[in-house]
Amino acid sequence: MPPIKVKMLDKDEAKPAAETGAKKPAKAGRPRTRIQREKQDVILEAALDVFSREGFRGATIDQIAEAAGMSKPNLLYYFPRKEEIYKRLMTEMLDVWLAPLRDIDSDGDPVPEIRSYIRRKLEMSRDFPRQSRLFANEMLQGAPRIIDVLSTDLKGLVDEKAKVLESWMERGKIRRTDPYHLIFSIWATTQHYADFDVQVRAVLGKGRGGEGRFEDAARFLETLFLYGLLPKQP
Amino acid sequence: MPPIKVKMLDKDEAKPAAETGAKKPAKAGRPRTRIQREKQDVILEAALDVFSREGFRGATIDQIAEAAGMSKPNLLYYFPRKEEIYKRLMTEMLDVWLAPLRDIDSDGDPVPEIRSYIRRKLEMSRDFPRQSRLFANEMLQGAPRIIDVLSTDLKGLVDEKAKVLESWMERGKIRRTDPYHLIFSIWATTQHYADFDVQVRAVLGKGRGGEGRFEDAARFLETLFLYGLLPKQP
DNA sequence: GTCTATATATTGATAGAC
DNA sequence: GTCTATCAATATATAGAC
Repeated sequence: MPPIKVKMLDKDEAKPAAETGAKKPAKAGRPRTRIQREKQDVILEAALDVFSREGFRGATIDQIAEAAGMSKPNLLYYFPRKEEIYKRLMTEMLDVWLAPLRDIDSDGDPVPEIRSYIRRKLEMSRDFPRQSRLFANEMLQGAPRIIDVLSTDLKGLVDEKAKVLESWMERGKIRRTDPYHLIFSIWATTQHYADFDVQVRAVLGKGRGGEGRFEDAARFLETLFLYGLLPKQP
Repeated sequence: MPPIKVKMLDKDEAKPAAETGAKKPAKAGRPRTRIQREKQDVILEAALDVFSREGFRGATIDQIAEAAGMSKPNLLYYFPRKEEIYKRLMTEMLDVWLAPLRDIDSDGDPVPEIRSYIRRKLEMSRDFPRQSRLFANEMLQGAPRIIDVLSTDLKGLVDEKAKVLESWMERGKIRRTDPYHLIFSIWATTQHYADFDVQVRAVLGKGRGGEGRFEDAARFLETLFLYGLLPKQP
């Protein structure tokens, strides 16, 4: 199970770095000094805020610069193009986002493996909701910037894990069902708590909309995926 | 079970319509002649395309006008403001979107009721994916334009249906679990096939990504919600 | 590295001829 | 009702002083 490296295509990546004069440090997208990396991190942090809320077109450099506490030209010194910031965020997000799926162990016990996958995904919705929304925003737009990654790297990873699930089904460890839609349903239910957070809070209200909602969700999802809705027959 | 009227607030709505000269027919947002309504429908159809993909800020009147096959000033003759188009779409969408939940019958048989709710929601994702994405886009932005509707009308409706589910649990018809998170999980799993359509297609590939995916999803979700993943014990 | 100033394009919206 | 022309505001991005 090699850790599939997910990385967005960059046209400038192909030619050797030495070729360009590279006055601007951010040109190659890789920071050279500590201070440069720190500044870039501040920008990326601010950009995540704005992009995850407004999408690529809806976000403006002004908003990002304001959130990062610097002027617009200053921001553009570190990332010469709006698209560069977005691409960096997408690449880093994809890498982190798929880690739980990669970590499903075909040699592990099926039920604990699935249970812990659900839990990890839910924790990511709790701890990194903006990354989830960034991804969701890209999806809603038709994934113009990562469609290639989806149909190659992601598809490959899901195919592999679907096979693992199927082997568990054949051995009678879990019910025989569609492994792809099983994965979709885990994605959907867990990411819902990040992407539709406002709605979840609004519906649960003051009482149950607090931080406890994630524990409630974890308990519910565990029960749903393991036992379904039918009561134990007497 | 009164059909809760979901309607977005409009500041201009309060004062009597007769007060204004109302040169522009679209000013009040209500078409007066057949031809006006048809033009507005063309615009709304085009706007749904653009808004559902780009979100409110990301969408431009230019794009909508182009998709509607008319000039920008001409479009603005029917809807004097970008926001008016968006609000109309949101109001109409919310009304349709919540119909399946409203229709859950407390006097019906629990299992068929839930099963048919899942099916109807999935069919809506299949037949009206853009409405789903429009809603999702608004959620990702923090629902700035419908947060009030969510915490009043929607919360009220969900509270009511949660009680229905709980009464079924108490009578032993379905497993005792959290009714709110049950509803969330049905929303999440069904809407996923509209909102993340690109991803679903990319992962399933040419073979299984065709129209049959909705039937596969329906079968899977039915099994998941009814029986869960654990195999029948021998 | 950071700033002010600005070039250039696009945006939402209006004016006014027809 | 529809068009061309256009305005004011905002957008991405650059120039050049410091």
